[in-house]
This record gives sequence, C-alpha cells and structure tokens, in this order.
Amino acid sequence: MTGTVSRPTLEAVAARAGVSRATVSRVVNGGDGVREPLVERVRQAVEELGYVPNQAARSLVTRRHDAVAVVIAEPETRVFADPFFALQLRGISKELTAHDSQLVLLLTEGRDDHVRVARYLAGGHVDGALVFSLHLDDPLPGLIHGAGVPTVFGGRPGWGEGVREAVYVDCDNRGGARQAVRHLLGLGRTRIAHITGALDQTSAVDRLDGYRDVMADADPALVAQGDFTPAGGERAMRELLERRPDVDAVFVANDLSALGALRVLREHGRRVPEDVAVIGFDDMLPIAEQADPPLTTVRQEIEEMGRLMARLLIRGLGDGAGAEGPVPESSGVVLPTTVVRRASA
Amino acid sequence: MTGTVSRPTLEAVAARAGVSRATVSRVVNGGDGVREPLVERVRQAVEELGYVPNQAARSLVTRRHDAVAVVIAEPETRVFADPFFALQLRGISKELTAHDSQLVLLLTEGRDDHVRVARYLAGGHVDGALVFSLHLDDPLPGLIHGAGVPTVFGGRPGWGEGVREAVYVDCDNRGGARQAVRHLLGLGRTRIAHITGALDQTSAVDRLDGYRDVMADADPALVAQGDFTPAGGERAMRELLERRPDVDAVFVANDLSALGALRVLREHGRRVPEDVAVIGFDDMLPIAEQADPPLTTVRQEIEEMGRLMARLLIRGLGDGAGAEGPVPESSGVVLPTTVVRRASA
DNA sequence: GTGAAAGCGCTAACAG
DNA sequence: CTGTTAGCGCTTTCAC
Repeated sequence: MTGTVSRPTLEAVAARAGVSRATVSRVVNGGDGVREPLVERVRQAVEELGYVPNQAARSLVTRRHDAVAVVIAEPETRVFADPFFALQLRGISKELTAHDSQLVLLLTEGRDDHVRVARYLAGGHVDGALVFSLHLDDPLPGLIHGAGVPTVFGGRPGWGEGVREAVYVDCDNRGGARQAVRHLLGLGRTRIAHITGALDQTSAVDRLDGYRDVMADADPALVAQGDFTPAGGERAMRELLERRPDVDAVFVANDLSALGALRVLREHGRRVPEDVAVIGFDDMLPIAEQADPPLTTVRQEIEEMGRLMARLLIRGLGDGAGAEGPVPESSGVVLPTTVVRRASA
Repeated sequence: MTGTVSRPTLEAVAARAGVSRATVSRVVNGGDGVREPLVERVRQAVEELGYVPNQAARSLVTRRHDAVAVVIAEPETRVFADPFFALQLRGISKELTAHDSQLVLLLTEGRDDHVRVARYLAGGHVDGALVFSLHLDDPLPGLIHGAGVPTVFGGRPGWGEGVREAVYVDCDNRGGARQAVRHLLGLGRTRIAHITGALDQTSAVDRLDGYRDVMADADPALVAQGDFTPAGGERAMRELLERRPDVDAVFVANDLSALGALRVLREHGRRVPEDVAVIGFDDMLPIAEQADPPLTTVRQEIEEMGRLMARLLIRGLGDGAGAEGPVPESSGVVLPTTVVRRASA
C-alpha cells in the first residue's frame, strides 16, 4: 500500500526558511504583504519539504472547508442508471470547480445511511450541502436541518422540518405537465393517459397535478402509477392498455420510463405516434433522441439547475448568511420548461 | 437557506453536565471507564444541546477521519453511463459502511481536477483512497504517491511512480481473454476477431494480450480498436466487417461495447451466433441478459472486487502499516474469471 | 474513576 | 512588513 508518511508542518517549513510560522502561513495563503525575497525562500522550503497544509487544523480555525457535499437519497444502482443525476452533477461540478471547492458525493441507501450522512454533515466536513431526490418518508431534511449546514435542495422538498424556509431549485413540473397534455390535445387526442413517476417525490406529484389541471374530468383509469424507471413504465403501460385499450396518447412522467412504455406499445403492435402519441419529460438527450421513434418531451435544463444550486449555495456561504439573514421573499427558484417536438407526438 | 448555527462544544456539554471535558470526551467515544450515573448525565447533556463532535478538531489529534475517498478518473458522463462503476461502488459502500467509514466520491475530469484531488487527499481529509480507471498518461498515481495516503487501486495500475509496490485488485484479464477465445475456438470458429477496450488502460491491454496468447498468428486486421463504449464497439465492428467480411467470431473487450457490435451485426444481416459468434467481458447482468441475443461473456466478480478493495485498505489502515510495513509478497490480488454461456456464442 | 493540563497544526489579531 | 501570542475543539497522558 502506498504508505502513510508523517507530513511536514508549518513549523518545519518556517524553520527551514528561517522565518516565523505566520509568514509561512501568509505565503501559503496567497502571499500578500510578504516581501518577494522571503516569499521565494518560503516557496522553496515548501517545495523541498513537500509541505501540504493540514486541512483539519486549518478548518478548525477558519471554519471553512472548501468542500460541498452532494447528497443523493437514492440507491447506487438507480443513481448510476439514471443520466439525470449525471447531468445535474456535471452542472454542480463545473460551478464548484470554478469556486475552488471540492465536490463530495454522499449516497444513501437505507435509513442507517441517513444517520451517517447527517453525522458527517453536522461533523463539519463541508461548507454546505446540495440534496437531491428526497422521498416522502425521508428523515433527511429534518436531520440536515438539525445539522445546521447551509443547504440547497434539488427539487421542491415536500416534507420535513425547516422545509418552509428551504432553498430549492426545481423546474416547473406542473406547468410542464400542462404543456405536455395540451400538446397532445392539440394533436387531436382525446383519450390521454398519464404514467406517473414515483409518487413519493414532489416532482411526480406536481406532474400528476399538471395533468389533472388540464384533464380535470378524465377517467381515473387513464392514470397508471410508474416509478421513473423503464420497468415501471412498462408495467404501467401494460395496465393502461388493459384498462383502456382505446387510449390514444400518453404523457409519461420522465423519458426513462417513456422508453419502457414505447417498448410495450411496440410489443402490442401499436404504432407511435399514429395509434398512440407519447410524450416524455426531461429531454434527456441520449435517451430521447435514440428512442424509437425519437421522443417528444418536455425539456428542463437539468445541467443548468445543477449550476444554479451550486451558485445559490456558494452565494449564501459567501455573505456569511444563514438562518440569521433576512428570509428571501421566494426561497425556491423554478425554471421554465418547453416542449421539444420530435417524432413520438 | 437552512442556516449555519454555532454548534455547542465539548466544553458546553461538560459545563451542563457538571463534569470535565475529559469525561465528556470519554462518554462520547464509547464511555469506558466512566461510572454509570455520570455517563447518564453526560448523555442527557449531549442530547439536550444537540452536541455533535467537531471532526476537524478530532482529526487534528487522532489523525483519523473515518472516511475513505473513492477516486474515479473518468468524466461523470462515462461514470454514470457504465454500470461497472455502480457495481464496484456498491461493494465498496457495503464494506465501508460495515466499518463505519464514510465514502467520499471524487470524480476527475481534467488535469486540473487531478491536482485538486491530490490536494484533497494530501490535505488529510480521508484515511485512505480507492482509485479506479487509471489511464496511461494519468498523473494521479504519482500525485497520490506524493500525497502519502494509503491507497488501493482498482485494476492494475500500469504507470506512474510507486506503482511497483502499489496494492491493487484486479480480475484475471489476460486469462479471461484466453478463456473467451478458446471458447470460440471450441465452437469451431477460426476467423476470430477482437474488439479492444481503451488501450490506455491495462485491462484493455491485458485482454488484448490474452487474445494474442491464443491467436498468436492471426491476421492483425482481425483486431479493431474500441474504447469500452457502445459507440466504440459499433465503430470497431464496422471496421472489422469491412476488413474481414469472413469473420465468424468476435471477442469484445466488455459487454457494453459488445452491445454496439451486436447492433452493427444485426444491421448487416449477420445472425448471431450462427454467422458470427460474439463473446463479451464483465457479465454485467442487466446488459448481458437483456442483449439480443443474450450475451455469452466472461464473468468477473465486480462487486466482490469492490468489497475486497475496501477490505484491503481498511486492513492496511488497521495495523498502522504503510510504507514501513513489510512489503507483502504479492501486492496485487487477482480474481479468477469464468465464461458464462448464454446465446451469443 | 475523574480532572487538569498539554498539545494536534494552523490562522488571526496585535505588536513591533 | 514580520514575529509573537492566543486560541480553534478535541483527545490523551498524568496526577489525584
């Protein structure tokens, strides 16, 4: 194993350079207010000794960590199967990098993990947290609230303590759903079904609400429960075909499950969009474009949402604000959505 | 934003419980050697104040962090597209959780990230590192070596300083490749091609070597370069069909690219396995089983490799060993592979 | 068994 | 400009 070596301290560097610890500290942290010759001597000593500041010691006094936790309340298998997270992470990553902050990814699978994560956050390892994919029964918001770490949520958190004043970034799920359904109506479809997402998440609930806004008096049999996965989409589509064989359009809660729905429709010999029009949600390019037929869908700017979350968090950190700052009028940022027309509807 | 609160310190708890800091510390860390009534009083004070130990302060003295970094030297998009990482992470995660250690995921995309990651590791945030998916020109091994953090590599690291004594876990890539090719030979195939992985990674090189071990004097035109992605597999398969239309079998460096190869074969009207037998590598269940036809492949125990990596790291940490410990006879653990027969070969 | 005291390595006033 | 001096919050001898 590449071994542990006892690293040199500031003291050692100071001794070697023949200056005080304070001077070394100044140089290491940018070197303002230190005269050139000294700076050079110190730099050289740092180099020779291979000095790297001990973050624990530094954090202890500065209370900064230059690291932000991203918490995803979803099992690895799902996180890694769904490009949604990848995109969002990419946005976050770019923004954090620009601010010289390290991204620390924390995945939680079970309840025990929640406690561990909460301890980690409260333990002061990071300057803030970005939290995703909360579920109905999730104790995380409460735990995080208790941890007292500045937090921005991805998606409107629906439950838990401190949720009222929570800062979050989301897309206009309800409005997007309405757009989707109206698009189908515009195509002349009348028997429009909906395959929901996991209804323990606000995004799924909001999209369902949007569907209902437009289809107020539709047959309840036209709504089938999915869970945002392709398998869930398949299951739901089968149910729909059984209950309402006359269905002529379906709005699916996300692109990934739309894939499953398309598969089932093909299996049953229904042509898309001739027999059944299909519209998804997310506009996950690799999925929507590769689908057969290419998927019409509601676009949300996933990567941009990631960037925005990171930016909000960092801004909040910067001004030293927190619970004490004046509560912003709106604590949630909601990004608009647009229908992207391809072949499926 | 859920705000920053100034958390109570040990001191505060001690005051509240009417004991010394030392006693609180003992209770918080297990409570041996403290009499019951005191333990109770302290516990209550901790509860009431919502005390959580400050990790920075603790690490500063203990030099432990109860956290392990997992470094993946691959852009997010690939990491999240390839179930390989998900499986390995799952293994690691389980093992670390069992040892009460936090998993910290660090993704690196470009060269700047490498430096950032190296700084993070050297800065003493974690007790050790698990590093994956190294590429030829990757400065990471050297940087990590310099960081002096105990490290276990996933896959044999081929390059960089300190690589000779590096601890790693890998599967028998070369042997597995030989098994694959022999399996094809056993099927009576004679014009056996190979689609390589990204040849800047040792696993791809080793698999190519294994192929050559068996097909020593095969036409070089039977080897096409891929990159472990489906797109790469497609491209390589097209090349092969062009160069050697008489190809009757192909050993693909991993299941993901085999998917691409299958698609191209289908496109060209070649039946699998009748016209062309296809064998993959990895046995990524969701992929191999869903493929059409289901993919015969070389199985490696990915999740188990993850577990093993974590276990090796933790063991190394436990005995306080490192560079100073006696060098183990073999610093690499190589797991066996087996051919899993399905329909494609 | 419990408390007092000495640091872990660093930064941040404050003097000089 | 540079050095001296206090701690940050915690663990850990070492006395009692």
